[in-house]
Amino acid sequence: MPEGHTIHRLAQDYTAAFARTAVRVTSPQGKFADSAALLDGTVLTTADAHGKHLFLGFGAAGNAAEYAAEDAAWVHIHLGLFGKVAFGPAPAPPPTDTVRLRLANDTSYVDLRGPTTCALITDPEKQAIHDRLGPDPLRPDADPAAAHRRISRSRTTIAALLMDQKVIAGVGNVYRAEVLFRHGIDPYRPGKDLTPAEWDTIWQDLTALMREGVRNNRIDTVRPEHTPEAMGRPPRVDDHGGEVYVYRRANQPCHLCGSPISTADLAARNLFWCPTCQKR
DNA sequence: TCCTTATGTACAA
DNA sequence: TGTACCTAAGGAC
Repeated sequence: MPEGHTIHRLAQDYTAAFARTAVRVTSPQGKFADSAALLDGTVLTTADAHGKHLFLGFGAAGNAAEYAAEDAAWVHIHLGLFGKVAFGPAPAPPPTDTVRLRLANDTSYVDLRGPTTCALITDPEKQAIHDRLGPDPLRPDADPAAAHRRISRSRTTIAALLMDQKVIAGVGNVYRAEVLFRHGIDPYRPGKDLTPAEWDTIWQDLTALMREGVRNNRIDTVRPEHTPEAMGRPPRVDDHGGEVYVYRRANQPCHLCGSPISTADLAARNLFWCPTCQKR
């Protein structure tokens, strides 16, 4: 599930369920057990997201104090490809042995499984992560011009640049494929051949799409005139959920022109595009 | 029950 | 460029 919209949604959900409460923190799987013991019983103060990175802030109360000179100990979470988070109401059921991190209070619990990163970090360490990430369309302070400066100087394909978290944070394989389709841009076009106007449009569109993604907790990218109802076509049958133009639609007809959707391997990820609608 | 796949990243060579 | 890592679901048998 994890592109940026998922992580921002998780930040909201962790906040709603746990902020300003003392939290029982455990690591049934064991890999985070020492840190969990330090945090156990402290107050979750805030949750923050930048791109695909999630940060849970714990206050200066209790055992975490030694990590909290500036008031915060942070749990840095990155879901990677397989990580999953599951919320539920109290009382929490017995955890399975894959739960890396469980938070629980009187009303809720949440389990984290399979993350690529789950680590206790300091405020300066958190700052260093922000510093190496590009602008995130879902953060109010994001500067799209910073991303364009890198793109406009690069011969790398726009498909690769959109996945580079140093260039733009939070875009993953689905949003990449879909935003390029929506603007008729061939994924192999070099970054430097993108016009400023095209970049501006892509950024605005990503902001809107990803905000909707946070709201609905899924990725939908088809315009109203291309929904299954509007076109009289069957809805998508896929574990993935949302309606899309090209992602995982290899060899199926393009919703706009009917051409079979193309697919290719690019840097060990699947790329999807319409060879007719998207231009170099 | 086994095999493949996945919305990701980091590190080695 | 290749490989390692982490988990669960779906499909093939």
